[in-house]
Amino acid sequence: MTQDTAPITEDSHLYLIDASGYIFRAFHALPPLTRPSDGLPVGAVQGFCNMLWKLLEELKGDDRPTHFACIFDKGSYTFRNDLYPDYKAQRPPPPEDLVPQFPLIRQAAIAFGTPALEMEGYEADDLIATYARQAEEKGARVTIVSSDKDLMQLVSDKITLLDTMKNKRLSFEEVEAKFGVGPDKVIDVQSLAGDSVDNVPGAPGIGVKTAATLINEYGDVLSLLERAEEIKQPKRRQTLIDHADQIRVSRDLVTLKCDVPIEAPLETLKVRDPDPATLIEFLEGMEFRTITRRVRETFEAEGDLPDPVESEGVDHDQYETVTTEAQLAEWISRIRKTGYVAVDTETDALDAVSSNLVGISLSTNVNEACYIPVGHVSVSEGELNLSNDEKPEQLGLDKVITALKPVLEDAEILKIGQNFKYDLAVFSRYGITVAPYDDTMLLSFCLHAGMHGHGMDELSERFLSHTPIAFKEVCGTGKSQISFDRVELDKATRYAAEDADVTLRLWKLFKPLLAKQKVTRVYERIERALPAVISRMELEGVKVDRDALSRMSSDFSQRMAGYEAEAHELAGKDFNLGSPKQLGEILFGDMGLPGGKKTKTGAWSTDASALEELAAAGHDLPRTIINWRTLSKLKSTYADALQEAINKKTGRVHTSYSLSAAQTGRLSSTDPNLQNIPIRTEEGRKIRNAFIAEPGNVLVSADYSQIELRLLAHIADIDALKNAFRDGLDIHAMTASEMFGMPIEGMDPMVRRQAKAINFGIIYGISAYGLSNQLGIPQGEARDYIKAYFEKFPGIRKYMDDTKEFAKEHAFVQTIYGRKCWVQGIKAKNAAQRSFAERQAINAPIQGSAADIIKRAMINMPGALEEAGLKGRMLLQVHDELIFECPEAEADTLISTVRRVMEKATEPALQLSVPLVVDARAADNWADAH
DNA sequence: TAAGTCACG
DNA sequence: GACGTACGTGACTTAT
Repeated sequence: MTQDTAPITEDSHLYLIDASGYIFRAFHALPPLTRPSDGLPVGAVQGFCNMLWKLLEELKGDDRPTHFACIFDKGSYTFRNDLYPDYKAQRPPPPEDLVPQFPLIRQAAIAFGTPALEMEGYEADDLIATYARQAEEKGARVTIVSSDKDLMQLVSDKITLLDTMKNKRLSFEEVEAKFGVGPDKVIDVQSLAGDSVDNVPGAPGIGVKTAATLINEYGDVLSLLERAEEIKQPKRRQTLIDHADQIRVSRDLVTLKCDVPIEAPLETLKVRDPDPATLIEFLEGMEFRTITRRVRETFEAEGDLPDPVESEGVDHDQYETVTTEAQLAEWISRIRKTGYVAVDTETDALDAVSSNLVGISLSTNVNEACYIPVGHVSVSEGELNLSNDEKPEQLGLDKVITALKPVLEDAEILKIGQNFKYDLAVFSRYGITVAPYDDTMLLSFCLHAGMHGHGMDELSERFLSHTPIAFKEVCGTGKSQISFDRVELDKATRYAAEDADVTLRLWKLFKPLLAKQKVTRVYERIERALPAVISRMELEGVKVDRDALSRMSSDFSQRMAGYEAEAHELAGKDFNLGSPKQLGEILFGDMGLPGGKKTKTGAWSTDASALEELAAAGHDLPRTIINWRTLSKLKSTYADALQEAINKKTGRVHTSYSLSAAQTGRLSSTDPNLQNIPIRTEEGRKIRNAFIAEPGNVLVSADYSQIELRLLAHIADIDALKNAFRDGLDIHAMTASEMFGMPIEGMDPMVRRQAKAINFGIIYGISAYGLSNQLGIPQGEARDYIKAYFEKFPGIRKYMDDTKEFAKEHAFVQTIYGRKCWVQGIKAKNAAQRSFAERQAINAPIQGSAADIIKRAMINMPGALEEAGLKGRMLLQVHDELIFECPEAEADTLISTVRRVMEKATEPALQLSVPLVVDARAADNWADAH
């Protein structure tokens, strides 16, 4: 595992556990407890474990630790004994029942994954002081878990003490109450008052009260000693004069050292999750039943991730660079013998559409991997360079392709890739249709969607405890980045072969888990087929009208300039309209408008809804800003960016779909995102007009009507809804009619709109607040609507309760294809966090099932089009919509084929209890087809 | 790199 | 009754 660290910043919160102090306190405060099997005293250990668990698991928000350490005393001899031999001399030896618990508590700290720190010659308090001050200097918060008065001198506005037994934080007030002075004078009071427990002498006859009075009058103890002559009470004066040296020594004794030469730097104290197996083993060994159960539940609730496998370490030196035909033949025969092979391609650019193959890596076993360079050039290629480095020795591209094609297309040989969609696209451009294949990214996605990311580096870290060589280590970064064809073969081999090696290791780990986790169906019937289908769509791309976009861009620019001038005029000064910060200062500062919402960082909210409100109150500037923002968004994100995205080679725009980004199983679209092309406003729809078909062709858009509500009806099994869909009713009107008891005929559009908002709200895991916001009505009214809804559709409430219950028990929810969506935080103590998880749990089966269905349709589509003898191709997916391009003449046939495939997407394997309905239309641009 | 905003289903 | 919220995404801009 990598030694992960985290720098200390203002947002950090360091917890320092005064472990040695805790032991004594717990021993006396808690009832004695012995281990059932052998009577070993373990009371303090149990208290300690409970405390750590509570601190690490249950604290949220600001109080949540980001850095954490347990600090121990080491030995009994410290530098203070050199100052004063009697320091702590009269302490009785620790109780017999406590002695065996010291080492156990150290073990406990380690089992919890926290550093257990100590240092010869210093007390725990000195280490705590040193760490606390260092963190304070960086602006971090510090919590010292202790109630030891000796630590009170450290309290500041950043540093507090936490007494976990009384669950009380000690800050200025408490310190003042105890010592009669602030934290900065605690040392002075202590050096006068002394301490009988620690055997600090102080000044005889002077207690805390007197000391505080003196210090408050004289400032500090050293000044007091200097001016001792001025003291009026003769006895007190004499005491101070006689014992000045002793008081000075006392001062040194009570002053905590803030400059201990610590060994573990602050940033290494980063909080990390305990290793479940280690922790549970320790707790079980202690025979602590309750906390063992709690810990186990927590880890199991988070979904038991397989432990990182204990496998052979990655050895880059075992990788082979294949540059001869003999070597290549040897690898091919090895693959045929194994029956499977991990494959990875390296190219000279990131996009699969136009990049060239540079090399191929293969792996058939752990540490058994090779790299076959086919397109490497000299390191200085393309530069004016007089050094005589030559193009490296390598096999010709054609030779390698010809040799590998039969293997890659062999139905008996399984090809294994990570994010294989990319490699499929590359190979397809060299005439190879790779099949069959497995994709480790998708295996991971089926097993663990919602738990973590599924990129190779993260998976390798998580499951193999190995950090692969970073791409930027090989190719550099930023301006000096080179393309992979210029990497020297040695380096390229280590990097590329490692990718194949890691992919194979992940496959060996994940593949058997599919059945165990019961996600074989969603993998085999859905995910596995997608890379091939989607890689084809990506390669197709879509045509956009560059000139139209360019004209729009100019038009937007001009009008933006108008709004900008207007805004500056209204504001009375120039400012950057794109800066929410500056805008907030002008609206709510200069102009003194009433600010509504705040953002989570405390800044005034200037989003559209806030500006709308101000505009409605009769202010002009907000409206101007809204207008400017609309145009600015359209210009930069669409009109300009889409032109940039036109591929030089194909003249079309090729998005990239991410198959494992959305936890519900939806696809997402990037570079550019073609799933958020404007449609809701007139102005925005112009952008959609620029998505066009080739001459003689049309675009066809086919979208599922109300698919999520239909799925809600099916999944929650609501007869009224199912019947409404079977009867082809307007579902929102029907909902309104049921709720408010009015006829559908002649319904007020506003009433229907409210019902529509409620229907959407249901799918999102409704809340009164959310609904009131959406409809602009008071929360109470929203609450009444929801109540009315649930009275009319009690089955929906039952579905929601059952789903939450299921999620709480299993930590995941499922779609109709058995896709698991893991939900984190469903058991959180924090209500907001828990509610969020509950809404996710309610939404995920619906959104996820819809995603499953359209994916099934997409998988069936190419075959259906071909069977129907159609030339049309599938270009885009937008969650419930598919976009095709086809010759004008075949539009009608294509529409009926597409509609059939989409409406019957679940059959015959799965029969829904509601009909799926697809609307489809053809036009020469996307706006009109939709 | 984070925060704020806004485009979509 | 108080929490602080509608579910799921990605891109662009400003500010640090």
